[in-house]
Amino acid sequence: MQTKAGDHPGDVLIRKLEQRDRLSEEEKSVLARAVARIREFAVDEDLVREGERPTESTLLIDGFAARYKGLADGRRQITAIHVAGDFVDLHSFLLHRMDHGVVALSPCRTGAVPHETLREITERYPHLARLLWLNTLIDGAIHREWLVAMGRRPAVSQMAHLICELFLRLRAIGRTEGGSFRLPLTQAELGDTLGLSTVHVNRTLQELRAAGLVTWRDQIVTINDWDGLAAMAEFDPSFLYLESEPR
Amino acid sequence: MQTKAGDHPGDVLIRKLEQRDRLSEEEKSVLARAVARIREFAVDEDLVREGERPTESTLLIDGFAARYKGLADGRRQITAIHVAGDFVDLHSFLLHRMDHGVVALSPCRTGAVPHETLREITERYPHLARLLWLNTLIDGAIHREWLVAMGRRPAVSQMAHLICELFLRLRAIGRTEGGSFRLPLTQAELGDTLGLSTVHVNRTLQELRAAGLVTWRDQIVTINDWDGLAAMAEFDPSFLYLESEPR
DNA sequence: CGAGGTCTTGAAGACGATCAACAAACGTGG
DNA sequence: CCACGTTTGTTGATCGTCTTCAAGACCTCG
Repeated sequence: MQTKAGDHPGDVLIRKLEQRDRLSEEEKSVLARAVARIREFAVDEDLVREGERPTESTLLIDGFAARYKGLADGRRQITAIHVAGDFVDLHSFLLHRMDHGVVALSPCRTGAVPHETLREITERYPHLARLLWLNTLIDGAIHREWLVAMGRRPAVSQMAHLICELFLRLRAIGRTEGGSFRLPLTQAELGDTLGLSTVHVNRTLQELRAAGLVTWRDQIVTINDWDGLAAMAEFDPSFLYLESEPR
Repeated sequence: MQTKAGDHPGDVLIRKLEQRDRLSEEEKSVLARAVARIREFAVDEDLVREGERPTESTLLIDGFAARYKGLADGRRQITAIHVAGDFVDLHSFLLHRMDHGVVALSPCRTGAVPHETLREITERYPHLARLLWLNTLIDGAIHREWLVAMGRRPAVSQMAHLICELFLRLRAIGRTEGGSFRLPLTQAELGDTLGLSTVHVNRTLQELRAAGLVTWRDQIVTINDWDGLAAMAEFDPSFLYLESEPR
């Protein structure tokens, strides 16, 4: 699902849904027309702000973004990491109000799908509606997996788990090369993701490196020992629901 | 939304969806017919097992239940607490495979909605489909709030937050009396929920009691100082999306 | 009455946070 | 092209929260 220069923005969405089920030609053409209003964001810019009431949902066409919630003291917790093809706020279609912000972790290109269009899809293309619904359900499954990691796993294991997850998600969209992938997160952002201090993130990464499991340099993560990493993380990929089935 | 003896099981579902939007008479009658096969579960029994592929979704009519994931060493993490009126596995309709189990925290009564029926609803009653979708989105919003609490808040604050959340959710279904509500969780289960050891749960509760915020005895939680508790939790109820709006 | 679950307490230790300082990399403007 | 400020990564030392282990009290229920 590598995005090419000439790609129509709707293609990103079509490929996204096709990961989980087959689409008819009519459905594809509906999706192709659904995505409009391409926008670009710089690093640290908000794609969507906490508390906002969007009238359209944002499809991440290229780049990395994160959902986050701010705390009173200025700290924050990242609750999801998004990659190309993800809908970062599809849920705002029905929730109306954003309970979190979405920030660009790298330069981002996005498309917009008006809520009006989403509503029409639910009215006239129930199969597409189910696939969109499915995508929000997978977000929820990932949330749950993160809860387990934060609640019950030590930092190394949690970190290993995140790396395994991102590797599989990025491979599914053709953004890996062998055991490597680009991940433009600072250690501070990693800390906000895992609920750790920046210092501890640094030491945890050193531990993974020392164990020969992972190399992480210049935003390139390389998994040197998948089995070892997955074992350390107790990683079971089923929560990602990567298989295609009729829905 | 107190469940009465003579209640039709479908009424629980109708009231659930009516919390968030108005329903037509036709929609209500569809929902009334959707819920079948009443079942009873004892404490610690699984309503749904991890890895299962249900052909129906389970509506909790009465009692408390928890979603959980087991770890290799036998420990577990609870990722959601469900109260009367909640769909504990609506997501299995589209995800197909359960990525977690659901266990009864108290004796439970449940109804079943066949996935076939849910599919028909998506085909013929898009507005109902949106409201069902909405309910899974609110689950996700709660997951995110828990992630923030686990990642960035100390144990007392996290505990306070959970109590605030459950109070509002239970009040919305008429299961509170003044500042009190029944919550049949052991301290061990609370630990599995918050990602804490049982010992620390105990000491954290003592702290809340000593601060005059909460009393918790014989499964009855009493909030003695809502403002103090909410302040300690930095509690903002907006993530519960308790308001009714056209969807 | 005994057995098992739940709650409580104490003591010791581990994991991760915080504070502080410095090194390295990067972008920007002069 | 270099100088400089800022961001990011790294290290050491200390501190605190929470865990683990162990034991005893309390309670419920057969």
